[in-house]
Amino acid sequence: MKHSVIRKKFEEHLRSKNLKFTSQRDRIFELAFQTHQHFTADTLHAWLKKQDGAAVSRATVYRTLHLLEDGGFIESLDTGRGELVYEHVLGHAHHDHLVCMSCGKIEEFRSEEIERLQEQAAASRGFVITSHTLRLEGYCRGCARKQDLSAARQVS
Amino acid sequence: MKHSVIRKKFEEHLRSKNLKFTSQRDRIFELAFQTHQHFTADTLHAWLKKQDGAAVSRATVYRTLHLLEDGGFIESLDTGRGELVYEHVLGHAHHDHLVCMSCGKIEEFRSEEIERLQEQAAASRGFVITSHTLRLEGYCRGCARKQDLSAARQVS
DNA sequence: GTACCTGCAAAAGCTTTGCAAGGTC
DNA sequence: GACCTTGCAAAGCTTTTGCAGGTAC
Repeated sequence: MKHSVIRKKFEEHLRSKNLKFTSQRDRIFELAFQTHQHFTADTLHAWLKKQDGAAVSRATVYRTLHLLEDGGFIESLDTGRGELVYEHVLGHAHHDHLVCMSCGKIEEFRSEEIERLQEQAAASRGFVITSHTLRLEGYCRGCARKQDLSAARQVS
Repeated sequence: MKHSVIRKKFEEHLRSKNLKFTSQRDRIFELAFQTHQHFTADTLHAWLKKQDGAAVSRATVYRTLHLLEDGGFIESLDTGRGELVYEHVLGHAHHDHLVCMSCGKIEEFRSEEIERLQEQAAASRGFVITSHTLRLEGYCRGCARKQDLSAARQVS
């Protein structure tokens, strides 16, 4: 999905809920969709502060992130390292995460087969899935090499 | 694994780290392993308070939960409903979770096939997995029926 | 007797909220 | 002009920490 289309959706979303299109919301939306990284509320707040001087208050950052999450524009992810990070999702296929416990890097992956098995496991219990989180924790290629985790690889 | 064996392991663990076996740690350990439910730090603190009067301070509850988690006796799980819950794991096979977003019920399941595919996905990226979290969110059989989510089932 | 522990209360993080001033439509 | 938003500061929550007295071994 093109950025302009997503942006239009955001404006529509606001209008449909009688919410105003403010400069703060605009800037937060743009940052969230420009970055290719996962970010925390605090990181985003810092980015805004660095942008040509005018900071946006923390309260507004939190409020807008909730707004974007409720609207399905972004999703939050608990990394397991004590951080809650966000990522934009509109225009991106669903994916799962590999979190490096050493350097914090987050890689994304997707397996149709896993998705299918999840659905199957849930269905057999009468469970209706609305969403899911699959997070693999460990060490990325670089960090694993540095720490010589070849032994760990065999065990895991 | 029998309770007495697990308990012995706990005592050994304490000894091996030069930690003392105190009545507070004993009570927290026993509660954590007696319950079949998932519990929060606060819930556990409340249970302790109800037990014949003598409360254990919150600080000690938190400290002991960390101790048990570090020792691999319990694991924490973010439910996605804004709660951090614990469950005892020693003597239990690894499993994943189905969390009902309506009633909060947590069901457990395990799929060898999913485990294998996860390992495969990670390995192909040079990633060494140390642990993982798979959480399916949605509605349990009972809640789905109440809310007539048959439509949602077709969509998901 | 020597660590280690506990409880208390204060502190620390992170997030939310009430309110008055300001902006959007 | 009506209503929604923002920023600020205060409040809320959960979790952590410093310290002095208490306890296991």
